[in-house]
Amino acid sequence: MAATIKDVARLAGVSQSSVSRALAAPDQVRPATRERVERAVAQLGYEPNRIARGLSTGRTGTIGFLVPDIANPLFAGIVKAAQRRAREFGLAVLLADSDEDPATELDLIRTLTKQVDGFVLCAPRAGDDELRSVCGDLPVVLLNRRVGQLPSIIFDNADGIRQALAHLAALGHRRVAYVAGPRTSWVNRERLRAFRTVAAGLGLEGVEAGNVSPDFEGGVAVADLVLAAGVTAVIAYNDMIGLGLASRFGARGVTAPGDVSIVGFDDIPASALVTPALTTVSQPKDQCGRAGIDLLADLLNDRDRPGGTRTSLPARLIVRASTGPAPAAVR
Amino acid sequence: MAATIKDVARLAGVSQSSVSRALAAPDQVRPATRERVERAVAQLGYEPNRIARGLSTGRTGTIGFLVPDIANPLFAGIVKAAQRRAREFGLAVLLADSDEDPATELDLIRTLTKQVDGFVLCAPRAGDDELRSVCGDLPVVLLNRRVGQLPSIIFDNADGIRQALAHLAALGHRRVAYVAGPRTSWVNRERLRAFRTVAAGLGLEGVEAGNVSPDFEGGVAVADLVLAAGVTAVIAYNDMIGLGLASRFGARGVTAPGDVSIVGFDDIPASALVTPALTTVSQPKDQCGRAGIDLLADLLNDRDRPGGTRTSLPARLIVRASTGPAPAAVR
DNA sequence: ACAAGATCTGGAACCGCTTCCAGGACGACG
DNA sequence: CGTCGTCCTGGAAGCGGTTCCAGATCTTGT
Repeated sequence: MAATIKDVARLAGVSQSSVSRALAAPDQVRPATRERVERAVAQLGYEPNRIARGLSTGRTGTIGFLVPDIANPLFAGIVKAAQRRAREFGLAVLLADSDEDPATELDLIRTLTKQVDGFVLCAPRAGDDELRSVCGDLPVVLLNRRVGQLPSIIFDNADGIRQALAHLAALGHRRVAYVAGPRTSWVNRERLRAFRTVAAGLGLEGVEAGNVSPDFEGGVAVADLVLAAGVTAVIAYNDMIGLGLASRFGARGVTAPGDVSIVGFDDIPASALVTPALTTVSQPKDQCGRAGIDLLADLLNDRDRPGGTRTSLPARLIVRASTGPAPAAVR
Repeated sequence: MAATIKDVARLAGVSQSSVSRALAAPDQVRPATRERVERAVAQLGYEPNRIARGLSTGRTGTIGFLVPDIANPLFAGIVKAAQRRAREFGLAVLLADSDEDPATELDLIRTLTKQVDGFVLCAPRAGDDELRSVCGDLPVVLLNRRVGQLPSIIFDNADGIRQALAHLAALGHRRVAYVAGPRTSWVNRERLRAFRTVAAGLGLEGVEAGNVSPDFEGGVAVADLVLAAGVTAVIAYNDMIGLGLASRFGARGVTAPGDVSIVGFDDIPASALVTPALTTVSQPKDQCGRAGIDLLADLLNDRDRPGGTRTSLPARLIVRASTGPAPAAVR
């Protein structure tokens, strides 16, 4: 049986309250008292019961972390960084995987909401209003998504698209496709929007395909359509779609980058390993995970943030082998 | 402010205890009472406070789930399945990522131990005794690891190795290397042991290399050594190492499967996408995650398991393009 | 040396729920 | 009709902390 605060109090010969104070606010007790308590604590190996503490303080020391798919390397990376940072704050991380389903997501949030101090919602799929209402007045930070003025950390999608399109334009491509991911994805909508404006600004013809599921099969499924659209380059919502495209293209004798250039998003490990290696827009997932926790921690201690509560992280185009000059015939 | 059990009691005109009973043991209250309670609950949108409940019952409804690296697709897959299953049991999952470090792992377990009902330790890196002692008398299930008689779910590593070696032997390979992963990995030791006995049984010459870190770089780093050993085939501790090997081999003009055959473990997504696609031993991660939660749930309700508490899941060799006949010269 | 103020301490209430215990209502049985 | 057993119910005592409040102790200034 673990030692309780009572045991410590008895052993130290002080009251429960003094023990509590000695631990929580050491400068409010006399040094002598503090020492006796510390000795007793050490002797008993006492550690406060977080549940009990939670009951009286209303704080659990736990945060909820929601992702659409933990098996997606992007989210896994973000979670990893976040979890490490959370540990530094003494926060435990309750993981929730929504399987890309908005309903599951809402449900998950609702059931977890009473056992956490706050939420980090990574790329939530639910609608703005639902999201706003479901988390009540719990501190929430959004990752990879922006909803009104809620605290959020996003990657600079528009700039990612801009870099990709500029790269393709410089290679002589004039007609470029964007293969859209899940309709419920805010990121997808952002990229699509950026695609439209930037393509127009660069004088490129923009073609849109999708929406497909954000995986290899999604890319395979939409590849023929993309080809039929007569583009010389395609930007995929994410790497897995890009890889799927490349695969189906290859099967039809269309090779990258000779016949068509492909750009992905996320820089998942596989992208660097395949042939041709996929050109992709990389996003600093570590930074994102860390920053998410930092922001939430500030919110929990209702500290104000000098820098404001909505951050944008830089994306960076990684040029690899899947992009090259536009075919001469079309040029 | 959320409704408490008192509010419900007042509205229903019964005592707190009756409300509690009506919810937890409906057959112990008169139907009439139950109904009044139910109505009040519905009207107030009451949901019991899990923290408070935890304090009096000593159960939190939360389990700890520890992995060495959530960014590893194998573990991510296991976690995903586990988390889904846990949800069906109404259990929340506290995620802990040890970064492959035994000390971190122990630390993580220790700090989480007081806020969870039980643990699922996936491929823990710590030593047997530490592991046994650190989780005290908390229910624990081990995944991908066996320690004494502790409840565990493992993949059949020996059979995986057997399938791989049999496959290679059938292709005419006589001298085969095993590239070992982390020394702290129990799985690695299992595979190594199986490698030795099975190779001997098949009349193959077994060469051992490693230990390397279980990633691409690890494979790259050890590739030259493997080549120098004059083998015609190599089994890697996992796919990432296998991929690293293939890459460095390629850079030296040694191609798979022409010059050397490569077999990996885990069947990560990248393995199917690279060229040549990696032959690998696939393990049912979904089943593993589910089974882990099922087992822990049984333990939590101290139900006895008819099937015993140590399960082994079948591995399956997926033959792809990285393995082929041994080079004629050597044959 | 004494009053006023600052500092420290212990007692007790409380967080929201579970559960033990004792007593009331009720039916059955002799 | 009294008694006993069963079934329900409410009261109250925890679970292990935090925190308010009042009183005790210690400074400090004069």
